[in-house]
Amino acid sequence: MDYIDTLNEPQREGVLNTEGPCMLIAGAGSGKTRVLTYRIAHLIQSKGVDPFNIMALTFTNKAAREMRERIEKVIGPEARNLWMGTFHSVFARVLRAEAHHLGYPSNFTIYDTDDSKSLLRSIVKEMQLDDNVYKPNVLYNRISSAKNKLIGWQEYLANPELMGDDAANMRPEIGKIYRTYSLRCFKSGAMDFDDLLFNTDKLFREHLEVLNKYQHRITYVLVDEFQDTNLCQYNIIRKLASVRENVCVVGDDAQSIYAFRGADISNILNFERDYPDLKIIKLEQNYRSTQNIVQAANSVIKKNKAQLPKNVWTANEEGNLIELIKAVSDNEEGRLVASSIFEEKMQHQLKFSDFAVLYRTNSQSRAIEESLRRLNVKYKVVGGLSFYQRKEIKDILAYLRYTLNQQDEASFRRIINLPKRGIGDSTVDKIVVAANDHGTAIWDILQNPSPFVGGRAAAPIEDFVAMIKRFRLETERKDAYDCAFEIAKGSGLLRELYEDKTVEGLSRYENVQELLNAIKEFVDDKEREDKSLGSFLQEVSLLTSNDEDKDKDPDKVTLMTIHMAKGLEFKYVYIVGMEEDLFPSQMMLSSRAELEEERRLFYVAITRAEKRLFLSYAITRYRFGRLKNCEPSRFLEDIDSGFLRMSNKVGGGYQSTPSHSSGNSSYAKTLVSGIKKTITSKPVAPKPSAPAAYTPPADFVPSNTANLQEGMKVEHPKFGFGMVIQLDTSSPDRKARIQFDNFGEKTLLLSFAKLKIHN
DNA sequence: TGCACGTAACTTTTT
DNA sequence: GTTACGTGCA
Repeated sequence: MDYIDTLNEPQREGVLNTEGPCMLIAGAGSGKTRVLTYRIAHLIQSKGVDPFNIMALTFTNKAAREMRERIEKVIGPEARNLWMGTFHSVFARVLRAEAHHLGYPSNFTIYDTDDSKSLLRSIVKEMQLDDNVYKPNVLYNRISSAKNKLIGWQEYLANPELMGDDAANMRPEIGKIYRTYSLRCFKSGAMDFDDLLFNTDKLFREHLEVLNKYQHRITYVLVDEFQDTNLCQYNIIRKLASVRENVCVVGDDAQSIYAFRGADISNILNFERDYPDLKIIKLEQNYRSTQNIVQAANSVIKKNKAQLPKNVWTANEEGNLIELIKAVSDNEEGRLVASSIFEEKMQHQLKFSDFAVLYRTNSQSRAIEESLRRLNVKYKVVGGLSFYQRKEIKDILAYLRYTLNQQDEASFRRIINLPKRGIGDSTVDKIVVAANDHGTAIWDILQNPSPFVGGRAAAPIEDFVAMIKRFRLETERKDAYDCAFEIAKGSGLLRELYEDKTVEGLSRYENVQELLNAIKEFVDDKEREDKSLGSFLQEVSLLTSNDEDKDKDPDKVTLMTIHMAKGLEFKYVYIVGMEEDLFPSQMMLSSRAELEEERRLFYVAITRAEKRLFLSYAITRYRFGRLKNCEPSRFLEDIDSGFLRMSNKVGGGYQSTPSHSSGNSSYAKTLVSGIKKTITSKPVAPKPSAPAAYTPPADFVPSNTANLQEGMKVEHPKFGFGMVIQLDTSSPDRKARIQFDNFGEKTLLLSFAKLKIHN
């Protein structure tokens, strides 16, 4: 029971107060994951609750995995039996078991966003609507938010307000598209991400005996990141917990950043209303950050009107002031951030993994990446295109999915002519139209296509059908790996990729091999009972880009969006792109609520930092392919200026001209209020404690390095003097290992490094 | 039907 | 700076 002693008073209460409804309002860095894990451990160890009876819901696979690992450390392998996972994965499992109640096959396909959007695209085409007006993105979001609010297509069509909105927006057909989309998904035996929740709610609503079963099986419900739940999720939680009412939710309204996809903070307020006996516990002590960071964050969030009162504080050291870096361009911003990371790492003997660069949009990563590469700083970009979203992977997966479920229209469209077998768009359209006209399945048309398609396509269709039937036989006999291998080979996809000897072709082939390895790993997992292809696909559909973190080298700077950073912490954090229209995003300025969400996003970003926080902005930036002038973000003025100072890193390429200054915070104050007016604000001198960085002479002119030889003396604008100890000219990227007098040994790319040769 | 090329449109966040 | 789509030709 020793772990209880390590907790503060409210934390302990959060762990021990297990019975009845309970809400933990957990400030940033207040140790909520600790409370959740100990609470579960306590339930099992001290209260004797069977892990099978506990359901713990998170929003990301990563959070679920981490929590499971932490619980396992406390209570051992029994933790494996917990119902722990994301909302989507846990209820996908439930639906898989209960699908027949809803008329779905138990091996239903899960459509990802791309699948959904392409289905929507073809529906719009069939309905002969203008695809410039009915864009897949718009439709997807509209339908998604309806489902999140438990509005099915029937309710949508019957809702005068929604229909009126659509009419006013010149998109009166959305309701009908929603209907067609839902019916087509159903016919395809497919659910999109939102359906996993929407249909769970439907299942519990329409089949009380099923609900009852789960209500009695699950005696304790825990929900992480409660502020991110939408109405649909909230309903599911309530229904599950309505018998025992042992429901514990943990959240922080100040960190609600997913309203755009249906998260509803009012769930926090409704929770109090729905459970009058609710026990509310506030975790307000921050263990993560310095006083300066905590207070700066508080000063920002204070500007929001909508929030629950709380007082986040810390007993940690005061720490450094937050530094503001100003750059003339996005590229220079990258350079300044990269060189700052480099220098801080050197000066304080940190690891690359102590640093994170956070941005509002993924597209901002490129400039940062370039600069980090030039300084040989190792980094990883989190997010972006996931492995499972690559074309070659989706192609194989579509084959696997179609083999299991011939009703799946999205997969059908993807593979029917892949590799090319002479079944073109016109034939596919004819088949789909025929199926819809006759109310039959596409698969049925394929078995007997002659009345509907041209004679030329008949033979390849027959081959296709035979091939799929062959694959289907495999799935009945073999495990996921053997099936997948046979299908990859039998479809011709593997051969086609193998024959492509271009660089991209090679990497695509390797990716497919990697997919097959992943399936092999899945099959070889001893803990796993269900090794079928269907079970693999189910799991894979719910993976995202940040679930692939099997990086061999963990010591890297992390680059990611602020959204992805929620729940993480780093010693040093750089928030880049602090500019109007970028952060806050121009798309979020139409209402106060949206602006407040952006501000909460800023709050989340600030509170990721443990020791030091840097904010940067650029005066010009390439956006939409053209150079744009930028203004500093209004959020900079939200920070109490006493916590802020101008960095000594200044723009203008590499030459820095440190000038005299007072270096106190009143100066910072003038700086901040003057940010908007002045283009050239004076930098504050570096802290006396910091060793002075090498300052190159103003007339630094790099030499041509074509004739660089080992043993030569060189000067670098950042690292000063050094000697070339090794040259690598084996690849087009010529590199030199240089022993610098004051900065140690570096390997520099000659095409980037500015070196002056001294003879 | 398939391929190659040019053009346009788009970049908020994610299970 | 990217990708997806449309057009025109074989």
